[in-house]
Amino acid sequence: MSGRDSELEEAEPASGFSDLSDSEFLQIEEPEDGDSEKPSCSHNRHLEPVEKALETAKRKRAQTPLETFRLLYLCITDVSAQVWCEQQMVYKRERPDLLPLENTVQLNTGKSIHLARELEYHDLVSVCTTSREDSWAIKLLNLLAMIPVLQAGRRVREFPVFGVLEGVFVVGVIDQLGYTAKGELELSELKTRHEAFLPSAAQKKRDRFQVFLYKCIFDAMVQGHLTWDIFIQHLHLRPEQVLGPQVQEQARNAGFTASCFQDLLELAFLNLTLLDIPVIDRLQIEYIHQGTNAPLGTEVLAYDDDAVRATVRDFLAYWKGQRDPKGVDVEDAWKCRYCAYASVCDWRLGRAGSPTVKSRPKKSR
DNA sequence: ATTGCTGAATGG
Repeated sequence: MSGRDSELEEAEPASGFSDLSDSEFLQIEEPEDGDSEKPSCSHNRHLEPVEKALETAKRKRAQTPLETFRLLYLCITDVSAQVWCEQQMVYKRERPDLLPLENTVQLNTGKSIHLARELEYHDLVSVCTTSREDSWAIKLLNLLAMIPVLQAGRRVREFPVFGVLEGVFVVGVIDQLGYTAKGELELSELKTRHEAFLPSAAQKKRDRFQVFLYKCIFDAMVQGHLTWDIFIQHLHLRPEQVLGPQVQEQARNAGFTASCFQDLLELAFLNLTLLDIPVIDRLQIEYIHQGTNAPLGTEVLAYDDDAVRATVRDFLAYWKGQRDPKGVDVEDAWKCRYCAYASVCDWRLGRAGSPTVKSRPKKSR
């Protein structure tokens, strides 16, 4: 019977709290009856030894990566980084002290090109925030400000997106959204390159997945799948938290009145769902050269929802502690050449010790 | 939740 599996899958996304996942683990644990100590309490439902067992089970239980890294949410780029090398992505969190400095120049160049493009569309305003709710409110305000611009047929840049993938809250920023001449809603992701040629297949693959995730989450937002309580529950925010004066002022400037966090949440939800914003029809990645701004090529992507969701499921299984992190396959071992963690990498060591080569290529359609 | 909780993305 595999019915129990699907039950778990159904139950999980709804729960944002750790006590629920604790009870889940208790079901998996062997039921221990070590009632040697207090037989007098046997009439009680809450037996002391059971309590003890629960405590030790809690302590012994391996934390999920989300718990160990104290993460309430993931960034889209965290997930797409798993395409390149999941193990490397994990090391970046575990060993930030070993973070490489080699390509910071390229990264910063990319950053400033992106910023320059953003400034062509709107000014940046710095707003003082006094609570966590305030800082999330800013993201919602950005979203609320961009919707009318988009609906007026103009382009927007840095569009915030939120959603839930496999029960995990994810956050991202869409580079650019706009309508094509044919009236299709188009997502355009800009990638700048130090080298004056298109990236390798491996990099393109990662970039594509990033864009696929944006579509997945954006579509769910405009289809009304992201309700306000999801926000509150996953991020542990207080709906009644009064917004800071500067945040309230920004809301007024944008034409909204919101005094508490939930006001903004509801406004965002209503604006997203009631304005007939379409799902994204067209996905493209534009590669340009950092030195000359010369276009290197544009990729138009075909979105395969089933394939994206299958990969998402596999990637998030790591975060939820359902499997160990994976390094690159043998044929991608060249990536280790660029990796700051190559010398300490367990995956590499493990592979050198025991040559357990996977004989199943992923392309088994 | 014991008191608590991160700009995302930048490129190879």
